[in-house]
Amino acid sequence: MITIYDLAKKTGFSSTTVSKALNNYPDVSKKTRQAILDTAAEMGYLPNAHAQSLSTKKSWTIGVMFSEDNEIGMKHPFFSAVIESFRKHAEKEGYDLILASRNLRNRGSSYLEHFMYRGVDGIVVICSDPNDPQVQEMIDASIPIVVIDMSNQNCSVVFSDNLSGGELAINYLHSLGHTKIAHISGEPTIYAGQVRIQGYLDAMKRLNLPILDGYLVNGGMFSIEEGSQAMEKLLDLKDPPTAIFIAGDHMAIGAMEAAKKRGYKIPDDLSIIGYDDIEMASYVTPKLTTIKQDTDAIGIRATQLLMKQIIQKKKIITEEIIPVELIERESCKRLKKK
Amino acid sequence: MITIYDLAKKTGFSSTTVSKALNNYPDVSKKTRQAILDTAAEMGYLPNAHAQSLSTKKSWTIGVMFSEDNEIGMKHPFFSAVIESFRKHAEKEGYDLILASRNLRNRGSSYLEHFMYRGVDGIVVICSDPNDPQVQEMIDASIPIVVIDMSNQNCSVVFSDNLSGGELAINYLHSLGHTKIAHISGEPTIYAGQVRIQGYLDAMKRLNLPILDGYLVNGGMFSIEEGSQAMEKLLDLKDPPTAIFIAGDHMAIGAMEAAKKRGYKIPDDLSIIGYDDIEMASYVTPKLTTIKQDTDAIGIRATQLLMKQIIQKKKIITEEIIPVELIERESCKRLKKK
DNA sequence: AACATCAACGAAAGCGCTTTCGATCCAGAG
DNA sequence: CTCTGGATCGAAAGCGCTTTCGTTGATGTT
Repeated sequence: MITIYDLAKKTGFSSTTVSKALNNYPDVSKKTRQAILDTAAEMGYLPNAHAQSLSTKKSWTIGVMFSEDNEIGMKHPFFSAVIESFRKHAEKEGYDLILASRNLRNRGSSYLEHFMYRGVDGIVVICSDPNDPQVQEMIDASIPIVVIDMSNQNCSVVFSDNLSGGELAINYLHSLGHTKIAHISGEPTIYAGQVRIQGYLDAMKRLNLPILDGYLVNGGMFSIEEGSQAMEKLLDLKDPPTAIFIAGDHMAIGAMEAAKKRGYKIPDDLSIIGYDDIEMASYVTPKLTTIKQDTDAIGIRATQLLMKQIIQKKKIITEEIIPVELIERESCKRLKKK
Repeated sequence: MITIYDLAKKTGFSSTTVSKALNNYPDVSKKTRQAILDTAAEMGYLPNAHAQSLSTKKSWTIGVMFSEDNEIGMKHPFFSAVIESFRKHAEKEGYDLILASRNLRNRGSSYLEHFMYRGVDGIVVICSDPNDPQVQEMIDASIPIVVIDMSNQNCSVVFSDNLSGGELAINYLHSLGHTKIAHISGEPTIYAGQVRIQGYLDAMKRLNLPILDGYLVNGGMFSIEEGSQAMEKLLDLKDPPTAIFIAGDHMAIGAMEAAKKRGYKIPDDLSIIGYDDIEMASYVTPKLTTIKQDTDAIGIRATQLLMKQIIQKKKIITEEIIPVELIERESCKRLKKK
């Protein structure tokens, strides 16, 4: 490994001047700067990030934390899409992402501790339980942070407009003539789950639609499997719904499976609208009508918010709500008159 | 930020002893070690990773590089599953992952350079073009590396048994009575694409099956869209196949779409078998029969290989081939006699 | 000729930690 | 009582880089 001292020796300047040349300080002449740059290139010099960070207290890294409960980590298409967008934009600003564990060389430790240890310049946490103490701890710390897909009064957050997403769905279903509309919700302790329920409730009330007994069923952690189970419950009702708003595409797909297995035709017997617009949604049969979350915009906005905090060196508290969009495909149909 | 000097001052020992206590050196008495540990906990001491790395030349990070060509990055279910598995196991060993860009604060640079700059202890590259000079550069360097889903004579690689994957598929199709079997391949310059072609070719030869004109079509970068297009070509043939082995689930799904659009029934008119077993495969209609890659095993094996190299401080050159498995679902059917 | 100004460079301290190599002290050996 | 050896501890150098604060010499001013 070749250092600025090697460059100094070679060029005859001091290490100070070399460092300054490398960092575009104004008090080094064009000529010597060029000479230094040239021999740096020639000798294959590379700065040492650790030394730099140690000296400057800036690491040009940002830590990312995934939700833990649902074991899926980055396998979930929504999360991975958001992170990919975030990565792409953070990269442009010169930051690398570090996926940290809580495992400080086998002394267990918290995420915050781990991130502090790593000296990250900021943190992004994605889709978490709002009362996860780990997340709270990070939010309460003074380090720049942005959390995605969750609300909080004490930090920057960005999430989809879950409320109007629910409305969009319900209004659409209603416009197709449906009145008996059920909701398979996500876990209410998850922020997204809770707000989508609220959206459902609000829209139903505004439309003066009744919410029959058993029409609101908790689908849990958004998995396909749980979607199936929830659908079973709905179908067991004496007066089952004609349309269902489902808080996640995975659950919706599971639900469709279950319905088909029972002999229901979708969308003829049952209209279904999902949430997320994961890739799979376009390829199941029938193609899933859904509320699309703009993962790209979420990632971009999150990056901007984090950058701003890092630059200003102070937390900023704000909520960015990203609009959602109804994607009409094939899983909903006008209710046929009986 | 509190340092070992703070601990030293507080406990009355030297910073040397504090460091030794923290690192379990043998030449510090039980009593003082405990005292130091206690005040460390009490004062909320956290080591500084940068200082440690600078001093020890070990960073406890490993760099990950995704393939670039296909713009999908970590959005691809296969890659993200492998990386998730890798992450989980590397974490147990105390390593964090860093997703690096090539953008050294806006002086563009190579991945290798960036990883050197970051001082990673090892590199994992996943699914790449075998002749990407970036990858070659890393392989040729002396840093521990493991590459996934690609073959190479000069480093540790781990990939699925693509050859017998192809055979598995063809034999299965043949066992169902098919003889006119086509292959929609992945880009042959991608390792996985190329070997699956070979598997197809070998199996067909062994079975003494003819490969009719136009039966081998290049599906490109494994996307749904390209799968559709490839299928179109196949269907345009004067003598179209009755069964198709497709080198990736995404392509297979696209292909099914295209076939359906043309009025073909699957599996009645056309048997289709995919590759990967992505989540979506179980939920399209018909459910896709496919060759499952064991992403978990791949991640584990890759971790082990990398750890071994890091510990031994020398590259090890080896090929780990992970078995694949035929997952029988609904997209293939016995050929009906005419 | 004497002075102020400015451009270009370097000495040195500091970032937080590790590690080598002694130094010290005390128990037990001879 | 002297000597040896082991158990504890610390001084100091070093990891590679940044940054403050001077120093130097040249230029321009009166």
